[in-house]
Amino acid sequence: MVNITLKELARELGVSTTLVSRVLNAPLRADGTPDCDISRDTARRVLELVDKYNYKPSRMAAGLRGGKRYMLGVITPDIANASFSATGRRIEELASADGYSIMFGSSDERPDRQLELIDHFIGQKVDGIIVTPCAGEDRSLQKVVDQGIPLVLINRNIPSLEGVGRVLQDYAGSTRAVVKHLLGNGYRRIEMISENMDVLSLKDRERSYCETMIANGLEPHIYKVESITQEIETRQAVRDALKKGTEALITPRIVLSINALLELMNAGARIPEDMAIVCHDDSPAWITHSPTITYVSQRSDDVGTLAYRLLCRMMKGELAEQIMVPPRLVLGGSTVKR
Amino acid sequence: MVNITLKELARELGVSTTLVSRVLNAPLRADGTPDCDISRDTARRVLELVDKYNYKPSRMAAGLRGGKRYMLGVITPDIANASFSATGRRIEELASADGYSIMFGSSDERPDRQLELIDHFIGQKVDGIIVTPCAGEDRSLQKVVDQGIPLVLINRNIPSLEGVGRVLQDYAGSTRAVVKHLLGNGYRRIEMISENMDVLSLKDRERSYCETMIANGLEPHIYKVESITQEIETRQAVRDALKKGTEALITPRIVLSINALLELMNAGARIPEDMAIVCHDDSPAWITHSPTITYVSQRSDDVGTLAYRLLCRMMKGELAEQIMVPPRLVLGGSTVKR
DNA sequence: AATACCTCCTTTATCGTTTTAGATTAGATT
DNA sequence: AATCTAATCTAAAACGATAAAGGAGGTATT
Repeated sequence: MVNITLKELARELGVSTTLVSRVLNAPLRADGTPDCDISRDTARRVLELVDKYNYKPSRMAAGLRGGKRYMLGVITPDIANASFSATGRRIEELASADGYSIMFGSSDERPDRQLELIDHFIGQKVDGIIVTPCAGEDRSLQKVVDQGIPLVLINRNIPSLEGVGRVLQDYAGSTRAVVKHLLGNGYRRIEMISENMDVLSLKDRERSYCETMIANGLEPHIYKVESITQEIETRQAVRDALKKGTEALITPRIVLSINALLELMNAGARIPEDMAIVCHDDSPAWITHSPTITYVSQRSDDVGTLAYRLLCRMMKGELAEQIMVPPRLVLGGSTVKR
Repeated sequence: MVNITLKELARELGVSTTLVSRVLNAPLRADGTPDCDISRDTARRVLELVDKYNYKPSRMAAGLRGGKRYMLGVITPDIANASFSATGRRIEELASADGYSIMFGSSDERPDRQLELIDHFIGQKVDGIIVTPCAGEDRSLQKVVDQGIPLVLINRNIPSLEGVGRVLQDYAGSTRAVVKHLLGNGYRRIEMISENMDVLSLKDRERSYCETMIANGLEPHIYKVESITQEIETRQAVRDALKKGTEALITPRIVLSINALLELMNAGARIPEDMAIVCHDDSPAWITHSPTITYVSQRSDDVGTLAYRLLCRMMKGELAEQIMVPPRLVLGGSTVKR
């Protein structure tokens, strides 16, 4: 009932374990036979028995000895967040097809959790790691690089790290597109509600918003809310904006988007007549909301595909690359032409 | 830079590896010192050095020798689904605090994927498995039980399996509550749109709907849509229901809920005047939708907590239990009093 | 004085692989 | 006949931990 081992296979065949191992790990020739200095006949007998017993090598033992572990580590801030889970799902799907198992972890944006997870992963000798890093914890990632484990960063860049792959969203470009879209539809008094977080994606969006406004002769204004009191402050900001006659709001994080929407509903404001709004990140809510919401899609599954493929190349020894993914602006009824 | 090993620790201390291993694996006495036949003084020196080098035992090596693996396997049909990811997140959170790593996998409702994942998990010698099983694949789960690996089923029961833990939603009870809620609010012509799937939760909901309707002297009617053509058929069913003068729809799966809502919007139907609707499963869309949607919450994170705690007890050798979780009916504007 | 019995520690084997460094055999070459 | 070469195959060590069994040294018992 318990899985058969290499040793038992070898004994049944009357050969050494070395031979069996060689056959199984050899690269394949054009005709599908393993390319090692073992006779085709013996190799065939080995493969037949492997098949008969459905033998699966113990990845644990192989890993111990220094071989491939067939295991990847994936860290997201929160796997329960739709965007991260879509990315994770895609990575798992592709990796699984290649025989990898996936260890998942959520950092919850906490440096200590990220450190802990990375330590677990290194301890398990994973073959590669894909991580959406949280702010303020570069040391563990540096350790990953130092140990020669291929590492791909998703969405958030850490410029100081060398030799890591990156799959980054062009946040500045997408915010520029958002502002231009609003301008083109006749909106002028455009404000942003952002969060006081040390995360580059957010900084990029804020910077790009300000630059584009200024370049068009308009004055930017950002409400900065604190993470802890985010809900109350966001609602306060929305009320302020309504009172001031602001025409459009940009909410560059999904929690901000949802709370802003809730407060708009609560205040009885009509969208987009009293206030236009552009939300960020994907949510089933955007297309069922009335009116539908204009939003910036994260293309989360594409990001997963690109990150996995990049990691694969790096695990084969290729150099790390940086891939920029253009986000997609999905137009909805929350920002119609004025 | 690379992690220190037991052997190196032992050499530096001038003792055998066995001694160090014993100190580390011994149960603690009341005063916090390890309870093994090793002098307190030596034990203290060991622990000091362990601390100094931040030594972490290789779970892989320990696992190979037969020890605890500190690794759990979690399978959901789709980690990108909000309900499953909330459960998974909670499991990971709790497990991580106890020092476990988590291997995640999505079965995509495909028996072959589930089998593959289970095989991977067994190959990795996980200490326990939590799974929301897909239909028609009991063999691999039986194998888990046979190998003595503690197993907890979530949400979907497989009555034939013995010795497994279960955390189940009381689907029949929740559907009864839904129907009674609708009846209490004056609705009579209540229909269900369900999917032709061999999954007990769905069957329970269907059965309970029929029973409760009949018990109240009303005639039940279920539109059964095929999974493949679900979207088209659901929309068709909604149009039919509108034409027939149906008063309320129950959509017992989230995809059905979303497509039904989309078709109601598309047909210009007012909710709840032209059609009341009760959706299933949690979604941020329900509370931002206008009107807000009455739905049955899965209590996904509670399920995660309960499943993990049960698994822990089973890993300590306690007997498997079956836990019923009552779902929660969250009232919204989509089913107001008539 | 011989024996039993603690207390504290070590030797050795083992888990299931991979890898290094040969070993064996047969045929070809000198 | 001795040496070389190529083709196949193997023995043994290693990875990092754990467990079974046993040994050294001292104290207590007969």
